[in-house]
Amino acid sequence: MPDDSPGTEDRIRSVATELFYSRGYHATTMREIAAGVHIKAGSLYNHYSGKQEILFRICLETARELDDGVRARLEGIEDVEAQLHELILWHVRFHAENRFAARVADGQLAALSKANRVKVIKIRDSYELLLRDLLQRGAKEVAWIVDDPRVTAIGIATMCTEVDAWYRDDGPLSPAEIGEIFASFILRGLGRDAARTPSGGALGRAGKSRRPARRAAAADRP
Amino acid sequence: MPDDSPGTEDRIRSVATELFYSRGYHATTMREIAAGVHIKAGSLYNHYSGKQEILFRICLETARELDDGVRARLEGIEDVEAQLHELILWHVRFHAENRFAARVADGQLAALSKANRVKVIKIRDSYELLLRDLLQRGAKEVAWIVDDPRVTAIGIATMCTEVDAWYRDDGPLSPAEIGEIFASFILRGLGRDAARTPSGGALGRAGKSRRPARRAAAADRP
DNA sequence: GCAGAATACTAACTAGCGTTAGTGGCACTC
DNA sequence: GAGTGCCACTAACGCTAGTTAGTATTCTGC
Repeated sequence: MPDDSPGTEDRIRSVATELFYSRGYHATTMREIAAGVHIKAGSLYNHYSGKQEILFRICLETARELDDGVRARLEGIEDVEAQLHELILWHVRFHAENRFAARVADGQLAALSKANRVKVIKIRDSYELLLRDLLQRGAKEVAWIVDDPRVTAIGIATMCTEVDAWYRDDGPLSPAEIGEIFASFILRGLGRDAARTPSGGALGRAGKSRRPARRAAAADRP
Repeated sequence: MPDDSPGTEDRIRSVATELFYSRGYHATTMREIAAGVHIKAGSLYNHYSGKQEILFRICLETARELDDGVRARLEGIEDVEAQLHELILWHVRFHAENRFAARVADGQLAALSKANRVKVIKIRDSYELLLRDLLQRGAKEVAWIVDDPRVTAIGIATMCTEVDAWYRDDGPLSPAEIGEIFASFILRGLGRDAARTPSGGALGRAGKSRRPARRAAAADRP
């Protein structure tokens, strides 16, 4: 009979993700992680070989999820502009909805052992290459203005990635709305006048918040 | 007679900056910093009250330098488009030329004590506000398309900030060239067709590298 | 040339870290 | 109901961290 309450292993990862996010890897202790799961530090070693493995699994699986997700989503879409639009929406949504894990996977890379780090970076690089290729295809097929594919790709990815630093569930904008704002901005930046894309339905200017606007400035780090 | 070789205090900060950049604050030890300055750990305390103060001074002074720099540069420029262009160039140049300090000041904020952190964040927030105001002025005066001033401001700043993560002195593009690429892209994103700005002289599409192109992908974290 | 400030050194302290060993209970299988 | 993993516990180990105290040396101003 399948157990539907999350297992200890998953709970450890979830607690560790939030702690790594807010304190950083080195500032987080095994005893703190254990306390969050209501077990003692020694018991963690029944599930993970050590602290490093916890971080590694978080980084690896987050990178994989992002990469797999985009490939699945782009499949079947032909139009290059629709593809970029879909990539941006997915990228923003992923980083908003998994902000803790996404930020750990990016910001704590330096804490990984060298061997572990290269495995994660390999996935991330392949993702960036996909975006770069998309830009180059667009430049050829529909005359996007791409001064430097590498720089432009990094700029676009960065802008969408950093959503994980400031997005809040209770903020005024949904992940989809933020995605549309960025997609319009980026497509115009590539030389397309219309904010609309050929793929989606009623997009246009992203509609004003369905949810009440709150929270003005506020420091975005804990 | 003024001593023109850098004092121990400055050398400590410089060494610490690079170590905090590559290892992170918590993973860097006082003994490592001391070794980089060719003194012993205890001697650091003749110059700083502790590890925390070293980080704080790096963060504070870097934030101040960025903020002061932009205000000085915008002074005297009237045209809003020329102002944004100047801001982007300065922002990119600063983050390229001070990549270690800039990245520490951003990525290691969480390692600051709460009291120290708010002081740094206050400066950073005022900088972001300046950019947001600029966007709102542009929307009013020259009809920039700004769906959401806050989101757009963060997106733009992020894109230019992350230059500190991948810029290399020996890379194919100079800070000014990268700045021009981003400025063109961003101004188009705001609805301006021309890549040129009214301020500068011969800008247009950023000229292709004066320096030999090298280094393709390469992992961008040590 | 001398006072004293600045700054380097050595040595040690305390605290807390990641990790391991050994033990015992609980829920299964035959 | 004996055997077998699974998993949490306690207790401790070895290590290294940031920091401090006390001392020696060098530099500076008079």
